[in-house]
Amino acid sequence: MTRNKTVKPTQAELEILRILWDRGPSSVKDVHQLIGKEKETGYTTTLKIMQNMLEKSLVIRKGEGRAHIYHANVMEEDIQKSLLASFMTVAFGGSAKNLVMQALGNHQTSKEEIKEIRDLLDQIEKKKK
Amino acid sequence: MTRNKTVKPTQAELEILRILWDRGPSSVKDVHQLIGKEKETGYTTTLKIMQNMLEKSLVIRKGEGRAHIYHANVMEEDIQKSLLASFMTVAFGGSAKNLVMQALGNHQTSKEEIKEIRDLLDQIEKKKK
DNA sequence: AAATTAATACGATAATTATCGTACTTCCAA
DNA sequence: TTGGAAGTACGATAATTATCGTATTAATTT
Repeated sequence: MTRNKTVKPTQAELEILRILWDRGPSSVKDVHQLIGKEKETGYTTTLKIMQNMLEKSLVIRKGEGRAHIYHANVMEEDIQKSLLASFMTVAFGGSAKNLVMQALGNHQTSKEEIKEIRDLLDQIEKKKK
Repeated sequence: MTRNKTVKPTQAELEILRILWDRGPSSVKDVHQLIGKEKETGYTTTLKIMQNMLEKSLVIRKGEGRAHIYHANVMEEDIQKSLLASFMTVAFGGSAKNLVMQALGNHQTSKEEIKEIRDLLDQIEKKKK
């Protein structure tokens, strides 16, 4: 896993990274089948995007010969961090609070998750003193 | 203010909406000057984008003759809601918790804001019972 | 080994967005 | 009343991304 904060995956690339992050290393075929559940698109389209991602080092691949297996080459947290920063700036004028309120208000969150968030808030406040 | 959930502003359009939301109705000149502080770009570029936005009904404008004054024609909260939903899906695999933790972890939030978030969490939990 | 199958490579095209140059319009000031 | 300044309109081009068709390569089957 390489740290490279400057790379910004596109929408389509992010969909593929999501799959690689969630399921682990996968073939083009696997990825395409999963994407196919959401939208109709050609196999070579998926292939091409993954080749582009290789070019940009968003992924690496293993297995010469038959079929390539692609691995994410960027850390989920790093990408999230960088995407979130710019998203928060442009969509929420930089206000973490507004973003968080929206996120919590409009989507169901379990009791356990709420607890985790509370704990994090505790930690943040403790640091402030 | 029209509600139209299907429209998705582009990055550049969102920057302009941000200005209109924050400062209220503004001329192209005003907008361009503010954008100019961040990045170098031609006046007609800003103008054109705002004309495109008019086409898409993201803004309306008033004042015939001399200079047009542009007004946001979409509600900030509606756009945020729709953008956040897809952002959360693709970047955070749909996990509001992960997004919130990232947002809180990496950006400073004031005591008052933390309190507001706590209150919201209370409300959410109350509803769950 | 030839034929078939499964995959990749790669270039071309489409779609969308951003950028800008130039022509046109409107208003004001001398 | 005319000439310039300040603005808008609009088409062309660049840049980026997504899509796909076709050619090629590699492996498996018979």
